[in-house]
Amino acid sequence: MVARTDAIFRKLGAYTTLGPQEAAMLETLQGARTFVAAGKELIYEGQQQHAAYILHDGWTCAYKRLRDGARQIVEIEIPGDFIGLRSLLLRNSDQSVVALTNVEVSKINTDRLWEAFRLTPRLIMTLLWAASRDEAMVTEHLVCVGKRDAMARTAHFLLELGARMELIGLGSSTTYRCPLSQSIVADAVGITAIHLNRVLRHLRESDLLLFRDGVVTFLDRDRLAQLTDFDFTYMDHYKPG
Amino acid sequence: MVARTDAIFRKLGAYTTLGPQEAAMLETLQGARTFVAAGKELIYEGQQQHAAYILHDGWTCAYKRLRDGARQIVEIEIPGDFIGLRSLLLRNSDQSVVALTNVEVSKINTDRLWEAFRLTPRLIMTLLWAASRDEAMVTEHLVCVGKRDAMARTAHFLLELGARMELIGLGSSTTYRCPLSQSIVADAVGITAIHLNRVLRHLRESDLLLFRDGVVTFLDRDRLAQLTDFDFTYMDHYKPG
DNA sequence: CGCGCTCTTGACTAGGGTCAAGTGCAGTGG
DNA sequence: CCACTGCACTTGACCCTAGTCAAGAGCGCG
Repeated sequence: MVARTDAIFRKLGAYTTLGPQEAAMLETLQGARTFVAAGKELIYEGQQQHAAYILHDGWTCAYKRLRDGARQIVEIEIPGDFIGLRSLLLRNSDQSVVALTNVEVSKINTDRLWEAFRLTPRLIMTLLWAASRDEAMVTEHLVCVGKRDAMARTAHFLLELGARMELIGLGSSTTYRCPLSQSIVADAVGITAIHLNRVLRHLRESDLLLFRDGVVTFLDRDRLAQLTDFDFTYMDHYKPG
Repeated sequence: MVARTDAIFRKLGAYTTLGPQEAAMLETLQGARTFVAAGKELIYEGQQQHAAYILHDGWTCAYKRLRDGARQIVEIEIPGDFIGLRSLLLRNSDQSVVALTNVEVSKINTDRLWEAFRLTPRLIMTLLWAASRDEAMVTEHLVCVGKRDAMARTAHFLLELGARMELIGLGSSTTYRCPLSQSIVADAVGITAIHLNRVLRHLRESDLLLFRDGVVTFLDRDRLAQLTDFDFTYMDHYKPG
């Protein structure tokens, strides 16, 4: 039995409080926890009969690669997030997923998913909500890349990660641990690593945020949110009144 | 009763063939068909208790607006597509949807959706597949905007639309009707309308494609696909062997 | 010790944004 | 019939953001 302080429970708890039966089913849906080393691929683009996982510890990212070798990171996964859930029904996975740190995951038992539809529909609805929320983040990511400049994108990206880390109890409103290299962040926000470096310097010199030694520190989160037009709505963190 | 040549049936037919019971359920899930004039909003960002629709005729687009007024179009919907399905479970819609032409839609009866889970699970799975496929397109869209230059984005965008139009029987491999203005396409691919115009001229002068008078014509689709690294895989059109 | 990786900075370049002007309709109203 | 308006599209000139190329610093590792 896993403690209820587990990231996945914290995350789903932002939507609704799960009853003991639903919590038990969520456990039943998962296979044994396994460890994957940093750099290993969990899912690769084009893979057939791919699986979905729940990430319990560590960071992963979903990305697509172009023929010329360029890589666009679509999404960063942190503890409590699903991996590959979105494309479970597609015949070939449309993206790859790689472990960015050593991670701990559990495979989702998709056969029991249909059983869970009958027995604990509210749990399934919560899972669908979580999937929708992840989609909303991809959409916001698209807007970011399509319409904002490098600085706004970068700040927005780090603000969003911070809000997510705070939600699962791994960060505060001013700081969180972030094991991403600059080139990873650059591939996520769609600029070159070199330019990202210049942007980070600018943010630092403007006393807005620090990103050093694997730690992000917000020096003025309000001004950052203002600057980047950041809006927490799409993250849908707030329980219904 | 609606003919099986309806766009939604054609679209879902790319995944599986629906039985008569499932087809009937799909009809039951929909409310009466209604007409909406071009320019009207079907869903607006922040809206609560928003609905989902099936688009039967005409074009719509989903977009987000920034504070400075800039607009990023996330997705174009053509007949057979769902509108607002993705964010149905979110408390506030994360995006707006507007009719680009006069359209015909039917509202999805979400109450019956849960009933359908029990009675026709295969239909629900097909709907979830369609939603996943739409997600895959948003993801590909993100990659496009993040990593490709203006010409590749534009060509890719028009190729994708062409493939979708062909799927629902509204286009051939060389041409389709496209009621989008240049500024709409520009907002979708994340460049200015002025620059899009230059790109279209370039594509025309290179004998690659024409976009005039509401019609897209591919002059050399293979070279276009080559040029833009276009890959049909993510559209998942092919029935399992 | 050399190798590889991440990070950093500078100099130069180019893709695409901005500003401005003009064309060619379709619709409206005199 | 013709002015007037508004919108979509077109083109040119200029500029700025971000990419490219190049070089070097710091650090962990075999």
